[in-house]
Amino acid sequence: MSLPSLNSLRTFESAARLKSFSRAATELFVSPSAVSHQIRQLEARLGVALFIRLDRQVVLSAAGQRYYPQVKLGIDTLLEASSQLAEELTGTVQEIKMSVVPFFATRWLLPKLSGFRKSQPDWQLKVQTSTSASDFNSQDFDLVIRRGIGPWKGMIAKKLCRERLVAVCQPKMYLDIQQVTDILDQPLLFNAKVMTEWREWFVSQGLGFNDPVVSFDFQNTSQILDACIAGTGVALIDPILITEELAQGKLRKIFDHSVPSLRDYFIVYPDQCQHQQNILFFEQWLFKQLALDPLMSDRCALTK
Amino acid sequence: MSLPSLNSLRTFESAARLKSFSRAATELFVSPSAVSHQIRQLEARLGVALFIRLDRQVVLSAAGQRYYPQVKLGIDTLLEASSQLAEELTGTVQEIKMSVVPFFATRWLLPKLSGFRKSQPDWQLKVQTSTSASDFNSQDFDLVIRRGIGPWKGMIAKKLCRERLVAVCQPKMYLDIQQVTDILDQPLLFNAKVMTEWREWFVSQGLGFNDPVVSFDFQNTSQILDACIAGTGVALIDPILITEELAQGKLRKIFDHSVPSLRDYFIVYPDQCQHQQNILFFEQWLFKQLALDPLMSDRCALTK
DNA sequence: AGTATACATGAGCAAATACTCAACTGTAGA
DNA sequence: TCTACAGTTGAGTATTTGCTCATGTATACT
Repeated sequence: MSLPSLNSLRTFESAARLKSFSRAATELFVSPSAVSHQIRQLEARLGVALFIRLDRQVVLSAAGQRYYPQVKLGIDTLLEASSQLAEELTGTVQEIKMSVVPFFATRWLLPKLSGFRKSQPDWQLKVQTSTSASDFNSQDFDLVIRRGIGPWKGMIAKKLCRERLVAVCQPKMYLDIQQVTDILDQPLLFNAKVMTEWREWFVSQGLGFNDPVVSFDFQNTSQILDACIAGTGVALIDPILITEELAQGKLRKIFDHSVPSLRDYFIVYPDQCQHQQNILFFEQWLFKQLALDPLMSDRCALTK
Repeated sequence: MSLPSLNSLRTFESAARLKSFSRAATELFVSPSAVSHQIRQLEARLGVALFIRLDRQVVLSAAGQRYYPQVKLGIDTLLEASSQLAEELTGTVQEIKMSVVPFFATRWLLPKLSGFRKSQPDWQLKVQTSTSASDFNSQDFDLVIRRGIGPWKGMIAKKLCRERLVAVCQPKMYLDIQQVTDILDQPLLFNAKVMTEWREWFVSQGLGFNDPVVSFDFQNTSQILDACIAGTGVALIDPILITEELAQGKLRKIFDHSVPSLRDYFIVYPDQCQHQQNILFFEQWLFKQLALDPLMSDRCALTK
């Protein structure tokens, strides 16, 4: 069964509620003639008289009386649906669901989120640590924070900060390393997902890179960190994320000079969500925190 | 807030339910391109992405997930509303509310209605006896049965039967009347709403009519009948409605010859309801009962 | 009789809608 | 490499929608 136009249904609802075509016309900002036409058209489509016309008045027919409550409910439901979406746009929705690369989440973002919660107590935050690529397209998340090169198809990716990597190791191992190339004599700790990372690091300093004598692969940065503290080998890590370990002397930077990585941290969300206010609001807060963090401020690029 | 078109909402609902634009296209008998356009248009109007596009698949976005249940409810509600009206047209509604002129109701219709109830046990019948003109335009009634001349503006009026009137009186009074003009020597019983009735009766027989020496006005036929039986005067009544009193000898027809009245019995309902099946069904039954009644069958005109 | 009120109707026009078609993009699988 | 699948995009076209305007009808009131 083909549905009538929403406009004619709205006109019917207004006339029925107000019991008057002319008052409906006023409410809808059209002429009485337009209302009359709309109602007639609707009646013609339905094949039923919805109103009984008196001389200077209309009353709902028996059929119109049965129709009205359902039409009103249907229209109100659709109006409410659209209105709620509009509220998301205008910032009324106070919920954000994100998937964040684990180390960044635990070492940088989550500590900052307590501040967000303090300033926005009504917001619901849902953070899931993950590196899964399927999160980009999952309806369970409004946004994704990832470390990578970008871009991601159909996605808006805004760089949060540059990644800079330093070689770190346990203090004991540090004594055996006098220059950069000595590092290759030690076991190297790799991230299994970014096997090219060490080579990139050497090449970016104009140094050749041969496969190490010994190497270990780990699934994530946290495991690399543990192994490094245990003296298993040398790791490449962004010093910003291990400030405590460095401060406690558990690890030492082999050289103070950090090298820009080919990977950065991005906030990523679908193109189509670029006007979604809850996302934009959170993003804004995020960039602000980066600017306020003294360790981050020289690494931020406010470009897309 | 301006609402999107119902068509685009239906397209969204179908695609969301089927999780596929092409399957939605098949369901809606349009091309996938049309679905794509509709969804895009809807997203543009709402300013929100409703779907996340994968390579060969779409999934609902977070916003789309929130929107879908409400849109589905709204659309289903409107569909149900229209479908119920269609059922009235096709005869599924089994309810009829009528306002009937009292004497006809009690003397002819109500006794017949028991037969209707037997043959249509699921039907709900609501009968109100009334002569009120406002019932014609009241939403409380699907139809009205009246005695009158017709037509009624904006109404379909179908004649149920011709009214024929005879002069009747109590058997004692009957002995004093030898010819028609002797009636004028007796008190005449009038219906206050139809004061011209007696004159019409005499004129239709080519006789003059002078104001009677004594006359009494009553509000309805039932009161006229009671007064007549009590010997108060001579009444003009349709013999079909007093078959029992005649049979029991409580009243006598002064002459066997009945004169056609200027008034008939009509079934009346609004023009706009002429296709309403519950009305048409009941009307059909009504005409059938008239045809089956031997006292009525020579009075029926099956014309509009 | 004149004015106000309220709904009806037909004609006309601009805008919006609802597609199709052709071509494109990007996998996935044989 | 080719084919199938699935969604995208722009252009074009026919149809529908959504009015306004002018006029009509029928009270109700002054």
